[in-house]
Amino acid sequence: MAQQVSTPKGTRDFGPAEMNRRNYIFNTIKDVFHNYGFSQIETPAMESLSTLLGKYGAEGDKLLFKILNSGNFTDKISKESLDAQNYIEITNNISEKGLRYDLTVPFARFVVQHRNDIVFPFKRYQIQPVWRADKPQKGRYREFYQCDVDIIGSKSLFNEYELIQIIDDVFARLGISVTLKLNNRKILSGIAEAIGEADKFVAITVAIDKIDKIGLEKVEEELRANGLSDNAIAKLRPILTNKGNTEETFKLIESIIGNTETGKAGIEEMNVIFGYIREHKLGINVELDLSLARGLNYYTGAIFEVKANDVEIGSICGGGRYDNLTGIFGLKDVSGVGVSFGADRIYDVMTQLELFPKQTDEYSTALFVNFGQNEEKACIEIAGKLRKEGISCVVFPEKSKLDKQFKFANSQNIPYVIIIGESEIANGTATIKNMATGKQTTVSQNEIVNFIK
RNA sequence: GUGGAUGUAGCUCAGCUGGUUAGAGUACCGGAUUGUGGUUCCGAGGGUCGAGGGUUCGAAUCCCUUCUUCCACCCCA
Repeated sequence: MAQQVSTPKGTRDFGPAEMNRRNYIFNTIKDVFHNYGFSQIETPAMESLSTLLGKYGAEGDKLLFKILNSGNFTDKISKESLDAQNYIEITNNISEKGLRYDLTVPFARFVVQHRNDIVFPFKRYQIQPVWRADKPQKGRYREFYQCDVDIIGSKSLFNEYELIQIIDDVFARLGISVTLKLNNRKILSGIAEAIGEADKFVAITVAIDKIDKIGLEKVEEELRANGLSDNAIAKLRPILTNKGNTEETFKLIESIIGNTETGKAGIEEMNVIFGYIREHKLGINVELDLSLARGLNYYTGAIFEVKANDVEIGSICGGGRYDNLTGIFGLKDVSGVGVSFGADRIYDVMTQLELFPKQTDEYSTALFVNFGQNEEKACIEIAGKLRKEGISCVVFPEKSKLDKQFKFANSQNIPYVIIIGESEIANGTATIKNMATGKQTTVSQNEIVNFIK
């Protein structure tokens, strides 16, 4: 430890033990995505700033990691802007690329760029890291993996339902108990319209979003500060204090925004989605939650958020429908909907709840003890056979004390140790030790595969 | 980005209002045990006390700066 080295703030190394577990999550999610016929794409870590900026709101723009242009860029900065410390102008002149902030915007860019090669509806998934210049905390990293699934080029609400099925499947397989919260941007703007404050839409959604955290009083205070009339706030109050179940919430919202055009459309959409849910049984709990207001600017219809029931960590999956995202890049009328699984938070939840299956921590299934050259030859042969059968196994690379070899198996969580020494070679047998039970069995060398399988 | 805490062995932590050579548990390595791990016993190694500067006869301890991690706000996976 002579020299101090570390990864940059908010970024992490992943050792073998962590990678085993992370891959378990990625593989499970991938498996489900494949099950629903999604195909994989990847996009570059960096995008042009012009494709990134302005898509995530003012806050999002601030959190973009910008990449410095190569070469000498100083001649592009005017003395005036330098003297004025005009960092916005200076930034524009010295940086034209940024690290991706999410996978949805690059996907929209991808769709527009490759529109002629894509058959719609296009079902893609994408598992890659994204970067945000956020202040790190627990469950909040500057580099983290998102697992996105999107269907683009279809307006059907069937797609929303399919995403719900996928969410249901993924968390069932991972063993995480979750609640899926649904809402709809159209309902939210219907509310803003119905209380006569359509132009304060953003302020209203942000305030509604905080109700659980800061309570009614402070939310109203904030709304007032944002210029909402007392009358409007009074109209909003039943929504803010709503504790009803999905059915009751539907009735409430119908009574308030049923006669606004967008509001009505939003209610209808949610009715269709919940219709699917009622018709086909799901494992997870789904609720209509009016206080759910995803921040990302581009959502236009349904919005999703998944929270773990047993761990306090923010959302572990979220998404929604976006009607105009490709439009920004010049391809109109291509609506998409998708959700993103936050692999790193899912990892944190599973670690805290100890949900990883035991096999996840096993680096291999069997270890062959090495007694020396002769025995090693036999082990190499048999190990080859096991591997052909898909059984992962290791031959200890050198003759050493059994003590050490067993300790090695132990530290790698290898469940079987196969001992082939002088007497076993003479008899054509192998002694297999089950490391969990400590029980030893001698079998003929042909039976090893069956014994372990 | 604003405000607040934190950092001592690989890991978890003790170390009093500044005072000799900075400790424990655990992990690691060696031995008891050259065909048996996870339990037991013995032994050894490992720290410029996050980094840099300052105050002092003397700093892990006090002050400043910086970095990390964590917490709240903001926002979010």
